[in-house]
Amino acid sequence: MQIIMLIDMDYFFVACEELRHPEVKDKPTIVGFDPKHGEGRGVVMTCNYLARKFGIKSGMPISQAYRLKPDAVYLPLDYDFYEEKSREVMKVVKAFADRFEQVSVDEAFIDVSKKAKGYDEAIGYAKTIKDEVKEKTGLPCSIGISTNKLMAKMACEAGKPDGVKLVKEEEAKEFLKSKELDDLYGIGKKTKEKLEAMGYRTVGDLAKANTMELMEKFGSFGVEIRKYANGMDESKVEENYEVKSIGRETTFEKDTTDTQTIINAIKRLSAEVIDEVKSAGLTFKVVTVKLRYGDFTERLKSRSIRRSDDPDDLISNSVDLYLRYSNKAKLMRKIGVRVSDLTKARGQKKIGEFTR
DNA sequence: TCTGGGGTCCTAGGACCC
DNA sequence: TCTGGGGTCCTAGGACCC
Repeated sequence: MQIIMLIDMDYFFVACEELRHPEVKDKPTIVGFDPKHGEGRGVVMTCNYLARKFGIKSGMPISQAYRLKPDAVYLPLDYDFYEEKSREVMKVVKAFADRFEQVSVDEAFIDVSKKAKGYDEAIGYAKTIKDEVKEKTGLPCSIGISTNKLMAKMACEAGKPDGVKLVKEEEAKEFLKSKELDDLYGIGKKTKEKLEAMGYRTVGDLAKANTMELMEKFGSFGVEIRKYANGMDESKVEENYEVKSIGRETTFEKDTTDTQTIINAIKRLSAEVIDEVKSAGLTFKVVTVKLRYGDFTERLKSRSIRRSDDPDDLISNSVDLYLRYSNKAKLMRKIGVRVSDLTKARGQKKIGEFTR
C-alpha cells in the first residue's frame, strides 16, 4: 500500500513574521498589500487565526479586511524572507521522505511507503515530522495522510490548524460525501456552477454521477473529477520538478492610459524576469505580455523568438507586443511580462529535444 | 466587496509539412 | 480536379491552485 503525506504550513507568511515580531502573536495580523486606510488595491495574502475571527481570509480585498478590522496589524510582504524559511522547512521534510515533491512555497507531498509501514506507524511518523519542523524552524504545520495525493491533501485541509489527519483508503468516499463541490481539489467557481446547474450539490452526488453526462459537458476533465469525487488519484509524487515559465506583473496605483508609464513598467518587469532567468541559468523562446484593463478584461499576447536570455530581446518584444496589440483608448489596470519554453543555457538539452 | 501575483495544465484552431 | 491522414508548432484563452 502506498502512504502519501501532504505537509502544509499553517498561515505561513504570518507565522514567519511572528518569528521576528513575536509581539504580533496575540493580535489579529495580516500579511498582504498596503491597505492605505481602506483605499489600497490588492488582497490579503495570509492572516492568522485571530484575524479569521473577524471574517478576514486570504484572497479577500485588503480594503474589505480594513473595513472589518482597521486596527489589525498589517504587514507588507517579504518573499525573500518567506523563501528562506521555506528552504529550511523543506530541508527538514525531505529528510523524512522516500520521494519528495514541493508544490508551493509552503506545501510538499512526500511518499513514505517504505519508511512507514501501515497507518498506525504513519501517524507516529507524521507527528515526528511535525515536531521536528517546529523544533528546527519554529513554524507550525499540518499533515494529511492517505494512500494518494488527492486524499492526503483533503485530509490535511480537515486537520488544520496544527493537526495530523489520516483518511484511510476505505474511508475516503464517506469522508468526501458531504463536502461542498468546490472543496474538492480541481473544482473552482465555474465548474461548481456548471455542476450545480446539472443538479449536483455535493461531492457525494458527483461520485455517483453519470459518466457519459460528465463526458459530454466537460470532456476527459469530467471523468477525472468523478474519480476525484470517489477519492481516486493515480498521480505520482514527482521528484524532478522543472520550472515552465517565469513572469512578473504589477497593478498600477491608478488605472492609466499613459503609454510611457506602461512602457516603463514593462522595462522594469522585464529586468526582474531576466534576473531570475539568468540566475537559474535558463534561456527562453516565448515572450508573453498580459494586459488587464480597468474593466477587468484580460488579453494575452505572445510570440516565439530566437532562443535568448538577453534583456534587450525581452524588452523589445514585450514593448512591441504591447504597442501593437493593446487598446490605447482603454484604461490599463495591470501589466505583466512572462517568458516560457525554458531550456538550460548550456549543456544538456530539454527532454525530447534533438540536437541538429 | 471589488477583486494580487506567482504559477500550471488543458483545449482548440490554423499554418505548415510529409 | 478534388481531396487523406498524421504530426508539430504557434497562439489565445479558460480554469484552477496557492
